[in-house]
Amino acid sequence: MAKPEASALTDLFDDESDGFAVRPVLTTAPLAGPLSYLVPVEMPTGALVETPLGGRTVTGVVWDQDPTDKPLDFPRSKLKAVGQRLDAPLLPPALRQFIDWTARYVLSPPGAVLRMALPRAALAPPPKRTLYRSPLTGPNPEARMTVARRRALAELQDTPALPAMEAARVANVSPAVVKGMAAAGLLEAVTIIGDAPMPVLDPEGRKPSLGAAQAEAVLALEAATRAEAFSVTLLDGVTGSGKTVVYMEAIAEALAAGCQALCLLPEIALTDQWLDRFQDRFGARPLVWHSELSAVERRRAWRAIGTGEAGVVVGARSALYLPFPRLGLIIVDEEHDGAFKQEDGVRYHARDMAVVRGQLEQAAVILASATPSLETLANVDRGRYARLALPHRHGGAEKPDIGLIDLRSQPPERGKWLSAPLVDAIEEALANQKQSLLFLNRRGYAPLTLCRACGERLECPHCTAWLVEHRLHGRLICHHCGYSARPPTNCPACDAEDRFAPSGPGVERVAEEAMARWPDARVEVASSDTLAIPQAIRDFTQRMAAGEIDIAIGTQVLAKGHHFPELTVVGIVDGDLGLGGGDLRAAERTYQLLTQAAGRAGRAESPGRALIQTHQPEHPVMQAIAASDRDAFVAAESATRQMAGMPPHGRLAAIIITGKDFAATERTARVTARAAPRWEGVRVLGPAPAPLAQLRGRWRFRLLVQGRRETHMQAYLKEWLDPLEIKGGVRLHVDVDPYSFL
DNA sequence: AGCACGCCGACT
DNA sequence: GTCGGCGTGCTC
Repeated sequence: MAKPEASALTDLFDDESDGFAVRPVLTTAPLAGPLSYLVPVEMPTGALVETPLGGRTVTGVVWDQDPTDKPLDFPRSKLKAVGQRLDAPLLPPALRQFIDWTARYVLSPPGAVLRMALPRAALAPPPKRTLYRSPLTGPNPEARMTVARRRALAELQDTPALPAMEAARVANVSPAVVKGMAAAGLLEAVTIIGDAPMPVLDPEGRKPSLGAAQAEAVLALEAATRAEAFSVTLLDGVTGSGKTVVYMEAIAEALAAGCQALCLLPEIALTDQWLDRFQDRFGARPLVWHSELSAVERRRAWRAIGTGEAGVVVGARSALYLPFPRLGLIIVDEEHDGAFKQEDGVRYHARDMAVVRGQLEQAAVILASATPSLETLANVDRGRYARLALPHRHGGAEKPDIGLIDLRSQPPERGKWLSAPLVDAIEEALANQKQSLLFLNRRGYAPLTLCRACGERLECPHCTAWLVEHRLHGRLICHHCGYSARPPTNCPACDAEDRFAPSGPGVERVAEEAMARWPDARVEVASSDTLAIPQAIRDFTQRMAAGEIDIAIGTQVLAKGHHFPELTVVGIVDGDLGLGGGDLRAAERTYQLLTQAAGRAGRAESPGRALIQTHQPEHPVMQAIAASDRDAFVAAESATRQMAGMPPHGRLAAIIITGKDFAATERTARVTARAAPRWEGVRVLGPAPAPLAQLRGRWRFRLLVQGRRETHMQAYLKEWLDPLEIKGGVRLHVDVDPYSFL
């Protein structure tokens, strides 16, 4: 769109006689808000446009006029005109509101939130695809004929043009045959520009058989979905009670009503079994959205969602910002999972923001978990969320029997990590040809390496963190910044040669112990190091399900979601990990993780046993887990939080101040703290050096703001931080509702 | 986020 | 003598 002639320009704000109106345009630059541009009058709100900004061109969206905005304080003639409109669906109004809402809540620039919602690849030019069909003029009579070719010709006679893979499947030949036939003139290759079509989902599909509690929950969720009004329902079901089956019926209901449905999962790498079940139910796979998609897949997905062609999307937290034009249902599975909190850039919690989007879309929201967060349970108590319980395991499988092993009275041998009762249980499982799973949330061989001569501990040069030995890679690795180095032979402090000793267990070390103790058993390690790609997770899961592994030793990648019928012993190597320490949610996380890990055992006919090694068997968290008494745990933990004024009974915000220069960073942190406004019911703690005092070479100080539940935390933070001038290479970040305290 | 403008180290 | 490091400031 060309800028109007200078002579036609006017400084009257409302004049549109030149065909342009003054409109706010939100760009992907992280500015405080939208900027004013000249926009052709016929261009609708929500249109994507090339937008000139400071000598370059960025993507912008024609934004909604905020009635509280003051009129422009500089002349209309100085405004730039937007450029070309982009070939893309309009950004729907509810998404625009949602972007503004998120920005106000997490105190990020709206442009930064828009950038999450507009992945670059979504706007890339459409891909070229080659399709194959039988030639309109008939096959080349000169071409050499084979059995496969003849069959392919017959099968593809009346099909529309298909991609090579599809055509090969239909004709029951390899894709190479299809391409060879095209080269020989037996098939015609057509080049198409555009995105591949979406598979069609069938809401009727194969309906599941349901137990009584499931059937009741399905009815309630179907009604909530059909209402096409905002509602939040906690689907509260023990591990193995069939939550997925239940909420998939709500998805069917949304589809039948002509609405789109979104399901958020905490870790997209673990969706394989989920996708199989979905395909089983609906006859095709849903659209998957996560960070590993290729540019072409991303573009296709984004557009199919924006046009409404995609009915169901399953994805990681970022899927929440996709441009659904008629979203009727949002599901957050494993809603308690910390992976829903984004910890850098725009720091939002996808579960909380899902509820907000549901409200803006007038959609039903389902939060599913076997161990719901205290936040969600508090909302149930306050009557804001409905609750549906699935109290029993589906198919009659027994609950695992959970036992605590007191490491004080039954310690493992020196240099070993498995106590006698756990060893006995595994031996029994081996004798009965059953499987065991040892769970330890520590990657690598040993979390700490120290020098026996001088006591020096090997530390990351960029972070305040130990280097973790990984024998698999033969390296020392920092789990915070990724720094990696060959293990030195000499101590960097005292130069003693070969005096290093590994300290503490990681999964590799426990595997070493298991292999030494049971040389005939098939032992395998499952961590993000050995299962880096989805294919590896799939392989591992299949080998485990097929009984090709006797003892699996894994980190939290193993804690959730999987169904291993022959697994009868789950051992928690260090049940105390995460308890204690200054982390608000440590007890809750430990409870959730241990409950989930213990829940892996005995899902089928074979009853399971979970054994938790701990130094504090009397700790209320341990007692609650052993008794499978969630209510007791929640009551105790909630009371503790209430006393301390902590979430969900109070509000928190963290302010993180970082810089390369220690003194300048510390000074900024102190000055910032001193500027804190005094508000009734608000406390500011700090500044304190962050537990990770140095990360990626930057020093870190933290302030913690604690308010009452009714405190308007955003207003407080704006009053405090807006007037501050931060300089000297120091940066300040705000984290509203922080999850990590590092 | 980019990109430009502006002052201090190693090189065609 | 310059090329370039990233600190700081600005974008309708």
